[in-house]
Amino acid sequence: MGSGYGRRVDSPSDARSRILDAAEELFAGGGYDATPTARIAAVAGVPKGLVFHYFPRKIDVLVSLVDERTLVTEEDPEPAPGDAARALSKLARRLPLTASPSMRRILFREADTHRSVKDRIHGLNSEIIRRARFALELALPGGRGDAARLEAAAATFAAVLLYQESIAHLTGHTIDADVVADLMATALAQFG
Amino acid sequence: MGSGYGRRVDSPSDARSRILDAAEELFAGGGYDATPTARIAAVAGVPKGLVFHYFPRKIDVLVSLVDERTLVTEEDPEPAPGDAARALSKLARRLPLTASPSMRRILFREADTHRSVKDRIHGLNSEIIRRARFALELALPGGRGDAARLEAAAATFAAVLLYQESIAHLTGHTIDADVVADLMATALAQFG
Amino acid sequence: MGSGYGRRVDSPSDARSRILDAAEELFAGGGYDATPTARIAAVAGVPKGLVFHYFPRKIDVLVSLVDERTLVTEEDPEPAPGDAARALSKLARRLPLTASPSMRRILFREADTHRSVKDRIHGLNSEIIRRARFALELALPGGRGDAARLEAAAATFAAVLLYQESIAHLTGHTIDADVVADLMATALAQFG
Amino acid sequence: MGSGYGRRVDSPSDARSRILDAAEELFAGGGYDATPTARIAAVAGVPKGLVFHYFPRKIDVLVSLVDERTLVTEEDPEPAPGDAARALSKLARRLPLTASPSMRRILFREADTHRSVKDRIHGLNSEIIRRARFALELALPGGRGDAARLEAAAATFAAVLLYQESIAHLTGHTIDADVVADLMATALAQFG
DNA sequence: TATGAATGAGTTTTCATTCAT
DNA sequence: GATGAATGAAAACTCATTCAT
Repeated sequence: MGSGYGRRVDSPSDARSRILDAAEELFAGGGYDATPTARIAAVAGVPKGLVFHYFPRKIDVLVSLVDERTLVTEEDPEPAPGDAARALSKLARRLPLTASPSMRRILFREADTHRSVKDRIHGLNSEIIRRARFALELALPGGRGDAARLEAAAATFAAVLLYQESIAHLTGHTIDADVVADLMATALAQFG
Repeated sequence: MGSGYGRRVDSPSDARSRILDAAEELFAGGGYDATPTARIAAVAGVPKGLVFHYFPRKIDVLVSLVDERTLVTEEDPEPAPGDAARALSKLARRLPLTASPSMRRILFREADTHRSVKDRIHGLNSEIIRRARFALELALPGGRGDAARLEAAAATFAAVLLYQESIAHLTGHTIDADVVADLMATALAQFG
Repeated sequence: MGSGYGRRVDSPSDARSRILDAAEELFAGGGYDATPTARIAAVAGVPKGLVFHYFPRKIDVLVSLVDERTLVTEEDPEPAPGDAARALSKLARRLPLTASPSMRRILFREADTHRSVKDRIHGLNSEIIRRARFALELALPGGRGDAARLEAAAATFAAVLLYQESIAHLTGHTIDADVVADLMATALAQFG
Repeated sequence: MGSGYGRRVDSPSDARSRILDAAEELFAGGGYDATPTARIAAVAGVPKGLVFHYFPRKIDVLVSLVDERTLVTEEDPEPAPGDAARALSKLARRLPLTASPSMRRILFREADTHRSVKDRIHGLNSEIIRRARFALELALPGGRGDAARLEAAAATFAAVLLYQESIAHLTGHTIDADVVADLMATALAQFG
């Protein structure tokens, strides 16, 4: 559970983190609507009232989670390496989205629940597509190429990256992003 | 909305269908949890109690929807045409899943709400991957080929088909399945 | 199940009997309030509507049950035999109440539910006490005796007879009415 | 009404007690099934939701009532006095059951509603029979005696003690336990 | 800050009863 | 008579949110 990235030291307002940890786990598991705030408090091991002390409305828990525990890095990746497949693979590993698997499932699943979540998903996706397109362009000899193909390849790759966990969760099949990167690069290299 | 495919004639006891129509629309829109049964009744134009008459528990509405309004066709497609890209494209259009766009969103989004939904998603996905693999094998010269690549291509294509609407809904980007089919076939044809 | 006394021939309105049989079983088991009419119909193997065809209100099922399946015989028992203990024993076996064990539990348990049930219980009890008193008077030498003792003995014996099944059901202890009869007669014979 | 024995001081959070008081009164009057939780809240003078706050399910009110407001005292009575009749009489007054008349009616009437109630009735009855047997053994000259008679006498006496109020309520006849005690002791003294 | 009792609007569920066929 | 769909009032239960302490 938790954001998965490092244990927080037991500090005064450590309770707040524990509440977010609990919410992350529960929202990813059963969904936002199906998770009572009392349950969050119980899992977090804090009294019910404290949840509302930190998060006046329930939706604030979700919004805070999304705001604080997902990060779309804005800075461009360093100039791509040699080939497109490698660039895509690198992108896969350096996803410009800092978010635990649980957080990705939440982003994905609760998109309609609150505008703030939906906005963030749009942002993420746009950013990933933009970078995938950038990386893939390297694969196109001469830089020209079929715009539609490039777009589809980029969007597909972005979807694989974004929804990897959800796909695995929902279908039981894991998709190896590196292999997909390789396929996309190979395919695009044929045209152009 | 509605079952999407064909209007039912106004027959005695089409109330049940109207309830399912309304539920399909509302579940796809706001989600299962956020939809009160009273709302379903109102949209269906039937009294509240009638929903219970047909579906003793709220979850039964969802389960019935999934059971009755999605169908994973079992029969194999006719022997594939000439090339893999065309075979995949055909698969895209003849998705072995009979379900309206709303139903796909529901399948996808409410997967954790009830086991029955999850089971069906598993079934769907397995079937689509199986067929995608079958179609893509055609693209591999000599029939040999890289199993991992084949698998990744098939799974990616299946994901695109299954989550097309959700991806569009969540990100605003439409993915053209035909183009993806073409890309996959092209990429695989390079190996083998 | 059923009144226990003889199987009814399959006749035109045999359904009515089956409904009463089912109600008897269910009311004795879970109580009147906790038994839905739909359940009665299901156990009786008749459509729900038929219950209301025969018994316009639910309470009519209970009232009919009580009216038709309990009978306080009005005629006095033949002039008592030799001694009081035997007279009481005989009373025990010829209880002036014709009712299956289930019906006795119902009478007992639903007494507050409807006046008709309460009235019948009063009637039953009065009659049994009257006869017990009559039988016990035989035990009193000279016919005189302590009125309070006689009354307590008669009421206790009546309670044992009436609530035998309920006591057994609720406590797991069976009371042998014959032995109690003997005890009462013996005790009273000491006074007088 | 209330638990009947002693008024609780108006202390913080006596709302829970008031809810139990109200439930005790209403369950004894109309029965568990016929008493809506809203009615309990109204009689207790608390908002509807508070009933749930303390008792997540309606049945918990009944179970708590039984668990908290009936007590089968475990300690043995002091060595019985001179004669059996007096020992039984004493038992009658020092019933090893601490429960208001309402609680006894509830125990008795709702026995089938929940296992916890039935279990308690069993416990009570066993204890009372055990003590009645103990007291009655004093009446048997030489300590020998007829086991069946002893058992019947004890069980009958226990039933009179336990169901006193219900019998009075259902039949209108009050049974004087002291007189029954005297009868039982007298009868047993004849044998042995 | 911290706490859990208190509140009440909203939801699900139950079910007796009606009624067209 | 027989049937099961239809109805709606009432009940149980949920839970976000408030608030006194």
